[in-house]
Amino acid sequence: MDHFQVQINVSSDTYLRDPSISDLGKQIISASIDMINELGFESFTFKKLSTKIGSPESSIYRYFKNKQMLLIYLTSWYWNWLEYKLVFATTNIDSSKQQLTNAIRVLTEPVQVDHSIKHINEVLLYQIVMTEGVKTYHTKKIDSINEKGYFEVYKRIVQRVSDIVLEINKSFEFPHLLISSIIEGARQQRYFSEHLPSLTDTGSDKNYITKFYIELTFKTIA
Amino acid sequence: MDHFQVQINVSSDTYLRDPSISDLGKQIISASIDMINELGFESFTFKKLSTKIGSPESSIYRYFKNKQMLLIYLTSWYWNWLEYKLVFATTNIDSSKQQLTNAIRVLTEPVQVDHSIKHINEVLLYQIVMTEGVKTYHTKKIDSINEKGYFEVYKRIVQRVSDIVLEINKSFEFPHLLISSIIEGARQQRYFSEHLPSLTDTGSDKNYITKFYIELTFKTIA
DNA sequence: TAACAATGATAGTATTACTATTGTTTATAA
DNA sequence: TTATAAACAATAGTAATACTATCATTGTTA
Repeated sequence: MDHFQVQINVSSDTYLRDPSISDLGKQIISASIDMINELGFESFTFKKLSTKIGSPESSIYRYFKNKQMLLIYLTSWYWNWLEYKLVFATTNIDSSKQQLTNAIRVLTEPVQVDHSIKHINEVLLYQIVMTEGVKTYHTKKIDSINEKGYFEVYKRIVQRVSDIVLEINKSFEFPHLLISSIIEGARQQRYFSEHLPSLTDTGSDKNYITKFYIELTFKTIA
Repeated sequence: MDHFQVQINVSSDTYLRDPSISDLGKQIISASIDMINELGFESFTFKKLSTKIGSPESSIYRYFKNKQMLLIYLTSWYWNWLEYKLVFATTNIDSSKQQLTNAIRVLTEPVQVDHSIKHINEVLLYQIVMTEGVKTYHTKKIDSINEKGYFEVYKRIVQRVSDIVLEINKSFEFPHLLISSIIEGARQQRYFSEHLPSLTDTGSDKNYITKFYIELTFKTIA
């Protein structure tokens, strides 16, 4: 990643008022990232957030319908940002295999450096996606949420990498399954390594999760 | 599975009073399985449950500290039951490879037949584990919950199958990662196939998820 | 027959997740 | 420069949630 500023566009369906173009909006995003990390999504409330930023609760409700939508906004921002990184990591590369290797790196390596894009701390945002991300789709409202298109970016990422897989092996039957299970598996294994280490194989290699998924992928699609 | 009755023992740390040995307890379990399926875990409340079973809310609180603990009880029951199925499917089988194949089948195939073990509808319980299961460990309290040993059965299942993997290839580096990602991946892909089909590869084979994971496993550990 | 455990009946509290109203500031457009 | 609308602040209020507490009743066991 380079030093030029990237504009991340989150679908306008996720918010009532665009938080990225006002001071209050940016404060809401910035403070909510901090607070969700501190408190966890369940204990995080708009009331607490309003106290922290010194604005009334009702003002936050002008930006987001509720905290679920705020979480969808944050994760959408992350997927948009990741798609950008993905495109960046795979363009101008001749070999499909190298493209796929780079793609899996982007999808599985943790975010550890903050590029200071405006008001968003990417390291903390990654933590939220890892810890709370599944809550965007593990809800009874999944089908209506999906109809509204909130997961389009995510789907596009899966499609994009699936296409690379098919370039390598055009008769491979399960590219989407493989790629979505890598994305989900990687963040889950990172969560396990922090909280339930006996469910994974932390140890030897610092970056063992990425290594595992690259090996698995090439053996599986061979 | 055969027709004899199996006793599933859930750790007594998950409840305040054992729900399996009283009428009220069984009603709580049975009705909560129905209601969590109907409403989703977030909208499910002890108040609603108490109305449904015609007992006061306070009586439910005598069995479970809160609804999170009830969910942990239910999922623990499921993992205990699955461990039983796993042992059943892998004993008296000479070939390690066949053992592993059978194990992956147990871990990845959906529960579609109710064996009517007492007051528990296993088909609906499987739906809960698939849809709401991650919420047992995606919480800010994960570390203290884990210390209390609520995930021991799950860990034992992962360990058990990891051991089979190591019998086949004793130098394989990531058996726990592989097995936990199969368990989690399979239920997630089933959820995707119901709600976010473009993230998976539904189509051809009815049992494509099991097929995928069996192939992936043997190629990966080869 | 005493006493003990389980349940029922009822009440109450702080917090959550909003909605509504009205008044004030601030940026822009006529 | 003024009007005017958009954004925000201030405040209030409500139904539901997640509990906790108390006391009465019933059924079982010593």
